[in-house]
Amino acid sequence: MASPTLSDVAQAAGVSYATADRVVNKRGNVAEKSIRKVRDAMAALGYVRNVAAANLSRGRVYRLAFLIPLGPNAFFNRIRDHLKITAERLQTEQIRVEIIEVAAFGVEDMQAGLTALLEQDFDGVAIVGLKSAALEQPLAALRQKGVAIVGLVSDLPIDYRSAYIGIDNRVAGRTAARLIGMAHGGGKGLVQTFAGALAAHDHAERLAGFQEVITADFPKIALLNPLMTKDAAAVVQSQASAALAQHPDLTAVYNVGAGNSGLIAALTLAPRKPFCVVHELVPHTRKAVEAGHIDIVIDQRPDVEINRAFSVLRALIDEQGVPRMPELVPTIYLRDNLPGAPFPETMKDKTT
Amino acid sequence: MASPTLSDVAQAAGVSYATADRVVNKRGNVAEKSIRKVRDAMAALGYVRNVAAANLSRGRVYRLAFLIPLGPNAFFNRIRDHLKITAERLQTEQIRVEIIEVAAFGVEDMQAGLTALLEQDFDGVAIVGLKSAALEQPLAALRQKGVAIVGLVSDLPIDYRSAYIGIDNRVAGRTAARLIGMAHGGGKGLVQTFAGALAAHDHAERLAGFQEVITADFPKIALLNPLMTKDAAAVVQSQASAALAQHPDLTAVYNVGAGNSGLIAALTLAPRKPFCVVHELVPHTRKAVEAGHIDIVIDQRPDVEINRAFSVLRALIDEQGVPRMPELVPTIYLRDNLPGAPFPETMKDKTT
DNA sequence: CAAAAAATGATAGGCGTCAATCATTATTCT
DNA sequence: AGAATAATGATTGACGCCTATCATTTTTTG
Repeated sequence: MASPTLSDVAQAAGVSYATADRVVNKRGNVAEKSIRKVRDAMAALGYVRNVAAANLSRGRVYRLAFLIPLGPNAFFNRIRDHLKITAERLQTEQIRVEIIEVAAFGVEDMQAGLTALLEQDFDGVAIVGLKSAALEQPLAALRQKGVAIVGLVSDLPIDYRSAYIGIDNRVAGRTAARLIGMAHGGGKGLVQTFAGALAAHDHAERLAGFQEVITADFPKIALLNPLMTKDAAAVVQSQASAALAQHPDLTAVYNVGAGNSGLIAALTLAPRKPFCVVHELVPHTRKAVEAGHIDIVIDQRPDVEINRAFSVLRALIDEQGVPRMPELVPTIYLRDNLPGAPFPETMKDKTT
Repeated sequence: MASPTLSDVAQAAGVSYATADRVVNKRGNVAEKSIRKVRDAMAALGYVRNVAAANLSRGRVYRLAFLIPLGPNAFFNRIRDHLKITAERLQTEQIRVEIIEVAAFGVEDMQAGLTALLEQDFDGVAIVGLKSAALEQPLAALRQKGVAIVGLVSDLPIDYRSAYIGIDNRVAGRTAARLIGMAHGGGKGLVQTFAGALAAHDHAERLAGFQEVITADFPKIALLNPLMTKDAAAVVQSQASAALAQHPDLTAVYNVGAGNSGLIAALTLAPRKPFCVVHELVPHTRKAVEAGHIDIVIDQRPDVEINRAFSVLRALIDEQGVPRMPELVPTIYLRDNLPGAPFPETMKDKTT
């Protein structure tokens, strides 16, 4: 009943342990015939290699690095928190995690960070929310060295990473559009969108997806030109206030980027409240949902992403191929399914 | 730089390996003073036990059983599929999974299934979607034996399980209500709900949550009495058709239970299409979303639940306590964020 | 057919931990 | 103090696999 070991396989195949070992570890110098015998025996016995034993034997430790933009951004804080908790838990499995913080928008810093990675020998690297052509050089070098690379939250050039773990931002934008459209109940509408900058791929994609759906499926809803905010709360606030004042018939707002505290502030002051959709559940957006200023938060589930990053990195390092896992879907939060607080008080004032 | 071993700890603490071992494995017969010395040394060196080595040494294999209702139910099929895939992958980590199918609504079968578990010695059991007072006896016996028990998808009596992995159905119902409410854009409405049977806790909870939110926050929306369907598609279809005919002003329908193919059929035939919310993304509901017959699917993410079941069971068996993980949230699908193929191809396949 | 090359066998030490044994040393009790 | 008890030390053989070495056999080649 005990699991068969490699010795069992060797015996069943009628070869020595050494030969069986040569086969499973691809050491070469084995006759085709023997390879077949061993393979057959493995199949017959249902042999599965005991990775624990293997890793123990070869003294493997998984050395992983997470590159995360530095700064007070609430979303990245969330990532960092989850990362720390998970890393802690994975210590027992010989996984060592280093969190490397990189100045958010300085290309040189990123390059420096990546280059530094080359020195230390990591087995895998997850790169969070950094995208720049300037990264290609060091990424290529890392890859060359056999380091597993995954893009987290925002994708990397496809040639330089083995996997992307994050949501499809076009889908996220479309989702926002569908919800906003629905909330108009077939009526007319006017929507103001906000983005950090169109240079940011994810923002551009969200906006594109958003516009696609609105134009295609909700002809009665008009779109104002997106306002660029640099993801700065102050900018968002002033622009949002201006937009609210200028368009008394505004029915909805959608911010694809950050700086939501500004948006919330503007909405709090506004006499009417348009339907409001934003991204990422962080303390202040959460509060705003509870208060009724924000109707919907579309979230990436960084916790899920982090978990997945670990399993993918590990699989890549073990050369097992990326496990098949269902797609990551932008999660929709509204006041009733916020995690943590089961039952919010119901809204007294009715809106939309 | 290498991780400290227990020998290192012993040395640093100035005791023998044997004593250090007595401390970490709680074998007793150790002086307080020594315990302290060892603990301090562990902290100082940052010792973490190498579980791989430990499990190897004690020849541990995790023997897990999943009890799943038998039958052609699309949702349970989904669970089963994910389970198989995951189990396959976890073989390398000495996790052996047995899927035990139990006749869905036969209490005796369930009991028999559980009692059978007692004979074989499993380390952990996950019980999916079965709830009955008749289970208490065998559950208690299992627990007594030290088997870790988790409820999956639908909860077990709290005294007989160590964890529940599933969504909060009241939250799910509230979520549905909020979405339906939103979709009325502040206008009037009339909603028909469907449930399998109120005896099913999850159905009752969903309905309750749903009614809570509608009555509290959407006073212009009227609720018809829920129709009981026994989760049978044929019943759903006839009732839905009747309701649609009888209430020309019906604006929305919400089915908390199964039998959605009947609902879809009825909607397809209907001249007007009310806003439609159902549960669980399975092939036919998915198709209906794409076709525009269903507007929203609220899903449990069985894949996520399965994954979590494994980590929780493992943690329980290792006596590490249940890791803190973010709550499971009912996921909202609409036509724009439907996941691609349920099981995307592997991105890179290298057989070992 | 002998020599070279390729394949195979046999075996051993180590990875970190567990579990056990036996001998030795401290501590407590009468 | 001496005996009984508790605590500690020292050591060993698994567990399954990796890695390496060296001897032996088989196959290929000229």
